[in-house]
Amino acid sequence: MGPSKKAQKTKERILKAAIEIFSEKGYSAARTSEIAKKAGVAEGTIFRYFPKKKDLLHEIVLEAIDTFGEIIALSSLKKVVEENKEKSLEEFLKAIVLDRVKIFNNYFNLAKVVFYEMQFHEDVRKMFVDKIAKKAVNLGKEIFGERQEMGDLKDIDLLIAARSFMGMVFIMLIQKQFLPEVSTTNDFEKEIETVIDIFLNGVKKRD
Amino acid sequence: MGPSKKAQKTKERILKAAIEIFSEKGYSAARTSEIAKKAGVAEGTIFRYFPKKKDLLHEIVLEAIDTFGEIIALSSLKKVVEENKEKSLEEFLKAIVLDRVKIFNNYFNLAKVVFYEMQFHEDVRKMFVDKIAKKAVNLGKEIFGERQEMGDLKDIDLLIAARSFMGMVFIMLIQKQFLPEVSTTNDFEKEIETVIDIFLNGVKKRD
DNA sequence: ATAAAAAGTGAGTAATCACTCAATTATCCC
DNA sequence: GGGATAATTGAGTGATTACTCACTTTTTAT
Repeated sequence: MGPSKKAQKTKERILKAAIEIFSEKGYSAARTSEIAKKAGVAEGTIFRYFPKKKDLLHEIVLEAIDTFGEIIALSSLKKVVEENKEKSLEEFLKAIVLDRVKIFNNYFNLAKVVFYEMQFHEDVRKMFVDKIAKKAVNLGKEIFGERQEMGDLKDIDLLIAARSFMGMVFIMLIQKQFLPEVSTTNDFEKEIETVIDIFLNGVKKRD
Repeated sequence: MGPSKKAQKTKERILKAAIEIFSEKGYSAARTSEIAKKAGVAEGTIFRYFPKKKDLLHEIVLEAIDTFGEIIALSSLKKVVEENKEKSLEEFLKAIVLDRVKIFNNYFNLAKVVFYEMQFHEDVRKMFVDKIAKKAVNLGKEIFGERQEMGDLKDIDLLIAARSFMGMVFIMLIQKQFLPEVSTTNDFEKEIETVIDIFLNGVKKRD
């Protein structure tokens, strides 16, 4: 007899609370007592499902890598790519970015925990590289490679191009999240359009 | 009578050890016993100089913000800018990036501690924003603004342009540091040239 | 309805850790 | 050299924390 529905719910509540606390103060500073309180269970209950505190982190990271690796990075993105294939490069990229950002926001805390703990746990880093980074790079190459074959793109290193584009978008999100007071505008769509314009056409005046 | 030379040395050894340990496992997971061991002092000695563990972090962050804010971000960069003013935009940016990356590597652990703890300590974040982020943004705007007036750049939002360029370089460094197995090339200079080319001219084929 | 199994509880425990302090050693100044 | 001051030491301490376990409550099966 497997775990009951209620047990499943309890486990999920604990995981959810742990993600929040971990993302708020980091794994090491997070207290199991606080996780229990936020999850609305007794502290002992946590240890019925996760014998060690580390097991909590590991399950969260595994879940996150599954979520990001399979669902987000691949199938749902491919759908967006398929749907927007016929559009101009500008619209194509804008559709992808808007879609990715929407998803990213939903999983922001989860992503924070993974990025953060990756630095300190070699096993987490390795999983991230194998299950996400490499796939993301390949997917980026694939998407841009297709456009390159279509004659839309210059003959440029696709890894660098895809990575650079990700960097531009990533730093925009980071800035908006952590340093909002630096911003000049709040028009997100407009800003994405500018970023895409820089990526596609550069900042240099044509001569 | 101020602190003796020896006392000064001891304090510096403790700070250096703390930066290493903090950057390795994060502030919370770092143990004062381990810092003492690495610094080659007794645990009690740490508390003569830093009554609380937090004081260690605060002094490190203050020092880092001073270092990055004043020395790196401003005077030394201005020198590089001045020296390369007459060159082409390509060479100008390449000189700046190479110079900044060299400095960044020297202070990598320190930067890691600041970036990392910024998430969890509001006071650290605020100092970072006031003393570094805003200055960096203004400097970026200034540098690019000058080139814009010279007619080298399009009429584009300078904050977004400067930030995007930083993002492209930043993600390159991050990838090389944390995900080296993803790389295809090891020719750093060549890669920077590609990044600059993308930033200046874009990836789109001219029609 | 009831017994057995599963889930949940929270006071208690052992281990860990930041921090103290009385004692020791090194440095300074005459 | 010696007395005063400053620096260092590390065993000890109280507080905190992950984790345990004997017990209670809830759920399930018949």
